[in-house]
Formats: sequence, C-alpha cells, structure tokens
Amino acid sequence: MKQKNIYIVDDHVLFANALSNLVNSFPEYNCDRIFSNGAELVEALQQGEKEPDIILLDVKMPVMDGIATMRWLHQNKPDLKVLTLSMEDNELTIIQMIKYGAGGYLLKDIDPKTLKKALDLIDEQGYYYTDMVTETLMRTINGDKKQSEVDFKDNELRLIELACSERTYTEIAEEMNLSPKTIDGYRQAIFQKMGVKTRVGMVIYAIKHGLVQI
Amino acid sequence: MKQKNIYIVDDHVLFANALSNLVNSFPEYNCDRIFSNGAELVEALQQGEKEPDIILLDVKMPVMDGIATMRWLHQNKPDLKVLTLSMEDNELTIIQMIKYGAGGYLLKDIDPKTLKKALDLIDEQGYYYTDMVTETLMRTINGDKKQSEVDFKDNELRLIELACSERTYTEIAEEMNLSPKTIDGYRQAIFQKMGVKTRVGMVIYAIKHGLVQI
DNA sequence: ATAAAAAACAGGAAATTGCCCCATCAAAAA
DNA sequence: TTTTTGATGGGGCAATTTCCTGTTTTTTAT
Repeated sequence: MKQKNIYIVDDHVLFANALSNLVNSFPEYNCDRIFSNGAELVEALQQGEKEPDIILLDVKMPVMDGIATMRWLHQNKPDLKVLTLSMEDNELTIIQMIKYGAGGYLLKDIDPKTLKKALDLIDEQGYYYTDMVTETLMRTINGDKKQSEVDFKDNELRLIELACSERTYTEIAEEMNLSPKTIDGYRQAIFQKMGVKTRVGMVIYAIKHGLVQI
Repeated sequence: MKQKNIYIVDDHVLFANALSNLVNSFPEYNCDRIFSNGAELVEALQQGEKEPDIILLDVKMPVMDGIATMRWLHQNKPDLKVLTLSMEDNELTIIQMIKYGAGGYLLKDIDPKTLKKALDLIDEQGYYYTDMVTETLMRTINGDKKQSEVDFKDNELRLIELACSERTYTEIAEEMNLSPKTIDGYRQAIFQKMGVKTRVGMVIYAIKHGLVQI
C-alpha cells in the first residue's frame, strides 16, 4: 500500500505538530512537512519541491494567510488537493475558499474520524464538503447573501491585514519591501473598492467581511 | 519510571486529540482523558475521579470557559497544576488566569519542545512562566493597582463606540456636545487603559473585547 | 518588437491624529 | 477650611493620514 503524502500549513506550531502526529497515526497517510505560513509553502513549491497529495491549509495565518495562499494555489497549482481548516465558520471565507478551488472547509473542532473521512474522500474524488459548506453555498446561490463582489489583490489583502494593527504605513511599507508611496497607492485603491474614507473604516470593513481574523 | 497523567480540556476535538497524541509521544507523560469543556472536568472531579498530575486547559470554550474553570479549580482543587492554553496573548486573560493560580499561560503556537519543557517545569516547581507572562505581570504591577479591572466610564465608552466609525474626533466632539480638547483627553485616557497607541489599536481592542458590536 | 496596461514610485499639501504641558471650576475628601 | 480630585477645555507641535497631481518601471498582449 502506498501512503499518501500530506503537507500542513499552519502557524500554530503546537497544533501543526499535533495534527501531524494525528495524520501519521492513520496508516494510509503520512505528513511530510509543516509550513508555518503560506509564503513558505509557495516558496517550496516554486523551488520545484515534490508536491504532496493533499494540503491541510489553515485559514488564519500571518505573512500569507489561507485565502491568499489558496488563490496562489488556484492560479499556479490548480490540481493540488487542499483541505482548508478554520476556527470559525465565516461565510465569506468559506465562499472565497471554495471559489478558489479548495476541496473542503473543515472547522478545527471536528473529530479525528471526520478528518480521516475527509482525507479519504478528498483523495478519491477531490472534494469533501460538509453540510455547513453546502448549506452556505446554497444560500449564496439562492442570492440572499450580499457577496462582496469586490475582490482584492494579494498585495491589497496583505496591506489590509497589516493595517489592522498599530503599524504606520511606513512600517507596513518596510514589512512589504515596498515604497511608502506604493503603499499609499494600494491604500487609495482599497478605499475606493471598500467605499471608505479612513483607515478605521477600512479596518472595520475588513473585520466585518472576514478579510482579517481578530 | 512512573508516568505523569495529563488531562486535556478543549472543545476543539481535533486539536485536543492531536495534542493528546503529542503528549503521549513524550515517554514521561500520558494523557488519560479529554474533556470538551470545563463543566465536564468539574463534574468528573466532583465525582471523585482520580486527579491528574497536570491539566492542559483551553481558555476559550463554550459552556464553561477557561477562566470560570480556573476559578473553580482555584477554590476547590488549589493543588492541581494547570497549564492554560490560548490563541491570543490577551493581557487581561493572562492576569486573571495567573491570579486564579494557573501555573502557566502558553500560546497555542508554541512548539512541542517548549510544551515538553513547560510540562517538565510545571511538574517540578509548579509553574512555568514565559517571558510574555512575566512581562505582562511587570507592566501590570508597574502600571497601577486597579489595572486588572479595566473599566471605562460612560463617556469613554461613548467615544469608543463613535470612534469605531469614519467620524473625525471633531465630529465626535460635536455629537457628544463637548470640546474637541475634552475628547482628546478621553482618548488619551482610553489609550492608556487599553495599552494602545493609535485609533486603529483602540478600534481593534474594542471589537475584540466586545465593547462595540459590528 | 512595440503598444498598452499594470504596478511601483514621487512631490506636495491639507486634514487628522497623537502628545506634550497647562488652566479653570466644582465637587469631594482631608 | 484647605486640599485633592476629576471633569472640562486650551495652545502648540510633530507625526501620520489622506488626497491630489504626476513619472518611471515592469508586465502583458498583439
């Protein structure tokens, strides 16, 4: 029997390691590597490292969060199977993740049996949608939800996340290795898309729409 | 060699199980039982069940959360050694937990080695305080005596609420029929109490602590 | 290879925020 | 009564944010 390789992407080292142990306790699966954020995963894949059979991707992470990572994977490695893991059942996040090709969206409070089942099904058929996810999708399709049709670019999302802190824009620019003036340009674009006039407005919009987790 | 028994209290089944696996991977420790909230633990202890050597207690749980559980343990089983686990380094939570006799406060993103070390030290000397905890305690002591009870005055709460919007402070002053300078005074007091440096910091603190609904 | 589009960057200026130290006045405490 | 405290308001100033106007560089498409 050939084992399936699993990558875990999660900034909570303890959880990631523990999850890795759990995965390895299933004889059919083997957790190869743990990444503490999306950027590390992306870098590894770009270096041409061996690709896993399934990725377990945390939604909330620093540096490059789950949504940004999922978007990158969708564009660059559309065939990779990904199970996203989250603490909360944030409707917008679910929709975005599925839209970007995630094969499933699990809450972190599922039990090991369900995880096993999800791994099995995603391996076989490429997806495993819980009732929660299908319900959300149904509601969305039936149009009763005000899906924010705005979508932000990776850099914009990154700025939004960093702006939800006490950093100044100059500090954010340093962190993103860009000129403060570029950041200012992103900021204006974001304000425009969100329809806000101040940084506080941006922060509240971001939190309301699940663009950042606090 | 006699193994030390560990109880885990966490509502995230996946995390709890994974953590349990991790603990069991240390030869010196053995995780006996997992409880999904504080109430279950309390009930078990009241029934006279065997007491563990160390409890790993999650802070954020439904039914009976970590703080409530810690308080009960402090009153009823003061000798039990407890390590609290949390996602965030919330200053107030840290203080309360330590006040109620928690032997340590770990973020969930620590690595397994640190967990092992924490277990060892808490077993030996009854406590393991990270730099984060000691720093917080220092700040609290050096700050002022009633720091543990951060309560905001009505006017401050009103300002906090109005500040969670795109209003300028001048507009807020008009809305509250006060001078902008008075508002500025409130703002400084709020910053002090919250330990923040910017309005964005205030907004995020307010949302995190449920001071405003968004 | 070249034109078009985008991303990155800049100068300048007004508005807002954040941070000092200080004044007044009334109520409470000593 | 005297002192202290707290709420209110002020002047001034530096840092930051916000909003314009652009130019240069890189990517993309034809």
